[in-house]
Amino acid sequence: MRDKQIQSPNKSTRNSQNKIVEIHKTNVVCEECSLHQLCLPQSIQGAELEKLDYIIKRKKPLKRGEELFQVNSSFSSIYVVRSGSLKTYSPTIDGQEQVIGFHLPGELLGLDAIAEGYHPCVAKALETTSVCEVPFNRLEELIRELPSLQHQFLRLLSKEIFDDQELMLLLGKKTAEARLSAFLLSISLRFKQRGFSSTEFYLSMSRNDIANYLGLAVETVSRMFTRFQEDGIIKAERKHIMINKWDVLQQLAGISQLDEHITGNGRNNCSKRSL
Amino acid sequence: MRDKQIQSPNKSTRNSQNKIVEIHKTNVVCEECSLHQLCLPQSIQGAELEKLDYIIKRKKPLKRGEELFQVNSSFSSIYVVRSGSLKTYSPTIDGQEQVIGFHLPGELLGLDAIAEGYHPCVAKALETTSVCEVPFNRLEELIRELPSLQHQFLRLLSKEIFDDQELMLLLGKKTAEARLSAFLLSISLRFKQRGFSSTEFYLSMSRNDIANYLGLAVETVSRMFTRFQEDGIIKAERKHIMINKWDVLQQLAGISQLDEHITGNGRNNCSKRSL
DNA sequence: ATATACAATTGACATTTGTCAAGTTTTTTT
DNA sequence: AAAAAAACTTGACAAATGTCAATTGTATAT
Repeated sequence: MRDKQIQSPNKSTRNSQNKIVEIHKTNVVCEECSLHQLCLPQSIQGAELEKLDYIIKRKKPLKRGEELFQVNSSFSSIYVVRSGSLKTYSPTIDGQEQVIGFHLPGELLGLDAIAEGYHPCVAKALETTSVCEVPFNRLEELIRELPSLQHQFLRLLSKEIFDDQELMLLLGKKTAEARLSAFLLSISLRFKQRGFSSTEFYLSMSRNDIANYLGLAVETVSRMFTRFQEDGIIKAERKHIMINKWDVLQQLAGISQLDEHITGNGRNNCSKRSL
Repeated sequence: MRDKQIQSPNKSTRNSQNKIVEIHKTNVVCEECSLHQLCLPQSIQGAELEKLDYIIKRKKPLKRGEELFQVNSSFSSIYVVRSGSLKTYSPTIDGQEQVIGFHLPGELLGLDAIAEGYHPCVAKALETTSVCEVPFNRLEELIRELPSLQHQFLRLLSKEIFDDQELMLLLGKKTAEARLSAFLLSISLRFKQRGFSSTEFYLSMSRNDIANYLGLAVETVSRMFTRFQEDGIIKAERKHIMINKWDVLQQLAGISQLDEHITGNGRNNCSKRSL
């Protein structure tokens, strides 16, 4: 909703930057933005859309390693990733990190902070990253004015709950093989939803982050990557990933845990390195 | 918000049952109800509270094993547990279950269905259970009218996201020992928040459900229970649980943010069976 | 460009957890 | 009350994953 067409010339005063330049910098158009759902479906248009657009701030891009917000920092805005990516994690007592999630272009950050009023985690850029900032109190006001926006925002929060639960399924059970499969599929789908390639993408997070996130040892993740490649399921050159056998990945992700007792042969018989 | 005092005599017409009887049946008073947060903080009072109270339906109690809603059933209401408990699970391809969560008195169900409009899971009573039903479209209307209710409800959804993330931390990493510890602590805390004992409670779900939920084999869960008892950490007589050494459980649970107050030495050094 | 630090991989081994199987207890049904 | 069915527990073993250690490869800084 930030970088829609020039059709709103009056907004150009908001930033020192030229609107045109902004568009150039934009890697994600509103059409593919998570928050877009806050606007579109009959909901907001014309003057109303401008209202929403008006409250959104632009933050200057973060470099790799820079933090969008720190843990326990007070909550005032939610954020949308415009380009790049971030991870959120909560620091543990012994100085470790516990990775909570990754945030790709078009996705939101900060929804978990509304309740308590402070961020329960750190958000750190995995690469050069730019975000939109949406001041929450102004958003709340706007929601009050625009019933359809209210509906959309509630849906959005619910979606987040739904997605988290799907991940809990993933993390709760599953072998290392299944976890990594599901992780790759998840990333792939998220890229697809934003209009990027679902079969070839750049994994900005380290193997360490992935392992941490999935509750595995780095070595295990590494070995899985190797095995998936040997089996021709994916091609992984460092962080550049190509998915060759989507269906096999799906089987490994979806079925392994659930179909442990399924037909005939033991579970990961065919999962081993047979393919 | 359902069973507050008799101060609203006009509502007695809503149910065939006598209000007095209802109070008798009630195991949870609004003070300890999750949805109570929708009402109280300066928010709703008097006539407004009545409005909220008015839209809430009472469902007749579910017996053990009965379902509150089925998977893919269309979403129209959210529910609050008044007494008893439920589990939510999603059926898997091979007819298995994948337990997603447990719902204790005062807790909500159905928030994950708002986005898509249908329930992504089954809700089944683990024991005799009664719930409040809150029709969502009417709630949305009310939210529109009452800004403070809007704020509260957004907080509530955020809280759910926050809680889910905490669980993801739990499930993502951790040994069986840590998982079960964290699970017990989580249940304990949730009882405490509702005003029940945090050191002695009834686990309405089977070991199987727990194992499924935590991504472990039943046998592993069983062994853990045994070990925790041998170590004097808990006393478990079937489903009746007593927590004797809260601090040890916290240590075993690891260092996720659940246990903010711990001053941790190494993780599961002492976790073995040394205590 | 070279040196350095960091990230990723690989192997050997120990530990944890799952699986299979049997047995016990509790709950439900008849 | 007896019988049957679940639910739970326990043991033995196999498989999966974590840990330790060494190596290679890649990115960063000088």
